[in-house]
Amino acid sequence: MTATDRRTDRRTALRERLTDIAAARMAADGLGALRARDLADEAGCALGAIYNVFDDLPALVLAVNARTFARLGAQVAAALAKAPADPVEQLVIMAQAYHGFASANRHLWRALFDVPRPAGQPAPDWYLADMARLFAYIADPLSALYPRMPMADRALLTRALFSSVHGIVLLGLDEASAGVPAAEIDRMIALVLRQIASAPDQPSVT
Amino acid sequence: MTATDRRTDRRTALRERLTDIAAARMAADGLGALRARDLADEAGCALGAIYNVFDDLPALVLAVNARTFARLGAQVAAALAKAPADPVEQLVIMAQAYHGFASANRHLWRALFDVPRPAGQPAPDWYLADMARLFAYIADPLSALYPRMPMADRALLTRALFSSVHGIVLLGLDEASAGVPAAEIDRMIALVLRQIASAPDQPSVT
DNA sequence: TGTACATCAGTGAACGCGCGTTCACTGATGTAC
DNA sequence: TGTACATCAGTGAACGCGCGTTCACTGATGTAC
Repeated sequence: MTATDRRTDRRTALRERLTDIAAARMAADGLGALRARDLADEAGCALGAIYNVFDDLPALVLAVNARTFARLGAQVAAALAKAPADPVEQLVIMAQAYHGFASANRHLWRALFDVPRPAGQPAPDWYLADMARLFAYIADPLSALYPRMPMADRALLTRALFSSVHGIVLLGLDEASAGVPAAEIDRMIALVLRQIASAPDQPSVT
Repeated sequence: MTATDRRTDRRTALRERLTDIAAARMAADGLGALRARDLADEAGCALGAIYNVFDDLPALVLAVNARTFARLGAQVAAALAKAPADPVEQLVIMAQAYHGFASANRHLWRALFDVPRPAGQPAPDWYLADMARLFAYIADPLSALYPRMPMADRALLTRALFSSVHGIVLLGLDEASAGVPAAEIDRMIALVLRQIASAPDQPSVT
């Protein structure tokens, strides 16, 4: 290890530490509760130090989101690993894992979809890639179910399923509408997925 | 008309005018672009006048949202009026009307779900009532489809359908994910609804 | 190993801005008689 | 109809607060020789 490496190590450590703290804060009180001064205080560094390792706060939030994506992906993958071979049940179990993650990490999960972008700017590439990776989990069982479906149609179906589950979880967890018991959310998920995915024949997309 | 009435008329007129202006601003630039000073300027009144007719800005936003709900409901109802008798097609057409409204009024539509609440407070009653009215549009065709389904199950199915459509529209219109062509969103909606709602037998909810 | 110099992490006070809300005041519009 | 008084819409300067980001400066940590 060269001397320069030690420098970048320190940088990396600070990045890491700030990301930890920001994640904890966001998890507890939501994206809107993130303050540069709080972070510096808790990290035991100067306010300006944040800007040595991150361009700005939105960049820090993106770092937190990247980590959240990874955890979410791991949780879905873990659920899939324990799932039976039946593709439909795999979809249901993964979707319920998605629900479980969202429920246990409400604020972090919401932050994934509240990316602070300047104005009309598209999300960064890694962001879309992470999203695509989530889609991929769904695409696999669908391929097993409908091997002869055209790729474009399968992509549409994948997206439709993900969006539906996302919507059910989103409105189910929404505090404004008084909230829905977790078990009911899971029932809705299972209902929708079984109906759509276990159609006797491949669903007509046209 | 008494003299006092004239006073309240002026108040009402100002409320109306401010609501118009706020709605226009929100429609153009989103909820976050709303500024008390801009409103006063554009309304040609003093800053403080706003606070004579509204408790605070969130109250004004609620007034805008109430109006948005009414317009959305009207649009869905209009679509339903032109729909064929088939309950499934009614659901599809209403959902596509929902999509059409959301697409044409993105910011106003998003504001419906971004109600600025102090902290963990539930939404006001009229808000939940308006939401319930939307649900009711869905419940009717479902009753026709599954007359013998228990009420609780039908309520769950209603919510599941609404949430699914909502999720498809939400992610479909999301700029971060590059956006999905309107026609594809409509296809996803039709796909999901036809699969779920036109099941050979009533979908098992348990 | 030691010395001179360069780099850059680290500092935190200060900048700059935005913005919701209040409040003492005015004047028009009402009521009472 | 006219006068005295009360009410309240309307005013906008000022309050109060929060907060992201910068920047001139320091000192520790590196490199060069």
